[in-house]
Amino acid sequence: MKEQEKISKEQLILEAAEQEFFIKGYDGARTTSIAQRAGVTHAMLHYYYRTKEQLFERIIEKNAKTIAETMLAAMGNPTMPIVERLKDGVSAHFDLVATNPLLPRFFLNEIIARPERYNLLYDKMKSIAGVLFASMQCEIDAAAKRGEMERVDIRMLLMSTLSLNIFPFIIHDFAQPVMGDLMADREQFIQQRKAENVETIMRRIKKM
Amino acid sequence: MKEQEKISKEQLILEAAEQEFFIKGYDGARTTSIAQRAGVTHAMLHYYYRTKEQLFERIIEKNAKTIAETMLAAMGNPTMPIVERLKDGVSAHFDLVATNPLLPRFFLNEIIARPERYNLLYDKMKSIAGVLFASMQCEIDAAAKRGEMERVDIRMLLMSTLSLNIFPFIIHDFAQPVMGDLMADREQFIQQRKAENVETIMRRIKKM
DNA sequence: TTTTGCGTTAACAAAATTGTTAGATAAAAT
DNA sequence: ATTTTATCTAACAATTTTGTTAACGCAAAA
Repeated sequence: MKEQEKISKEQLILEAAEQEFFIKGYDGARTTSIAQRAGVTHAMLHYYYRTKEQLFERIIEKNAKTIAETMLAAMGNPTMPIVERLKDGVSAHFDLVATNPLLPRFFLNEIIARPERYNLLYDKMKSIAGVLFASMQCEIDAAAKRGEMERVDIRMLLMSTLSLNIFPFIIHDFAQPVMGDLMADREQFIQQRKAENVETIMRRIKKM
Repeated sequence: MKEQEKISKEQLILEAAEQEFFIKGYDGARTTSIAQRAGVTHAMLHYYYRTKEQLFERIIEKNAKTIAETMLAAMGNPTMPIVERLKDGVSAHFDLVATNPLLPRFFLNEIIARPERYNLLYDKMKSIAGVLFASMQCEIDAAAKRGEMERVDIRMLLMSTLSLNIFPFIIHDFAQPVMGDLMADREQFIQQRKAENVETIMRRIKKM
């Protein structure tokens, strides 16, 4: 009967840690503050996770897959024709970011502050990206030749996609009070923003 | 004759602090590390600036004007016709960001971690933005009615502009090794990216 | 019932980080 | 030359943050 509470306490710390780390980063997070947030003494945190460092690792592990999936999503569904594939990429990437709105800023900050820590994930990305970029560029060039779309550099286009999809979530809290009613209803804003980004990218590749 | 060195030492600390704060943020920065970077003992840092907090304030003060100017720049030159004005806004904003590539991420992180600290700058922004948004929207609607451009929400368009202009600099170091030769020559990349962003926004508002 | 082991707490210890001070040194002023 | 002032250093002190431990309770197993 204590089994449920036990799981719950360990879990509570993990969830509190994620909140704290996502908002304040590794350096800004305080183990006591995490414990407080979770409603336990800070000795408990050390009991379950030993060190701040190890607790942090758990949070990274828990989110590494999401990070990788999100980036991949931006490349769209490879079975679709390239124009639809790009559109699908913007849309799918946006959805994943919207589901994990704090993750990109957190991850980018950590990787900038301590790049050496993420060599694993990083090297994998490089090799995957190289291949994917090449094949997508090839398809783009072919489609452009057929007059189906503008010829663009896939890397520039993906950079635009990531920018448009991620940045609004980074500035969300900052922008909200400035934007009048635009962001008052979160769900509605997210929906509008997604449409805006798809439209922006589609227009960018439209043959003119 | 020591006069030059004196200025230089105090100055060295300030510059080292800016580097450290910009990369690691307030919490990640270490006063000893700043001192080391500046080539002085950390007692010197306290001698000149008393506390880490006060040193940080100096960095904020030094950059507050740039932050405000950059945001304003995105709204373009008010004397121009709206379509050109928007184009000018993208371009001018990009240039300012490119000149201070670390500033946006730093500032956004700080304002997210400690929003209460920036109420002054923030309230000012809100009141200015409200007026500017309204007048620009008005011009856009008029131009749209004349068939000169697509009707768009100025707030969405500005959000896109900021996203496209700022985010590439946030991911710069992360993206560079992934992007093949695209970012090898920094100056060239910046120039290309600027053109890309202008093109993207111009296509977004083009009447179709 | 005793034992075993996990969960818990409070108090403590260690480490990391920031901040201070007394006095040395050099420069400037009188 | 002497006083005064600013700069600087090394050693130390304070504070903050992280991590440990000893003892206790309690539930389940033996």
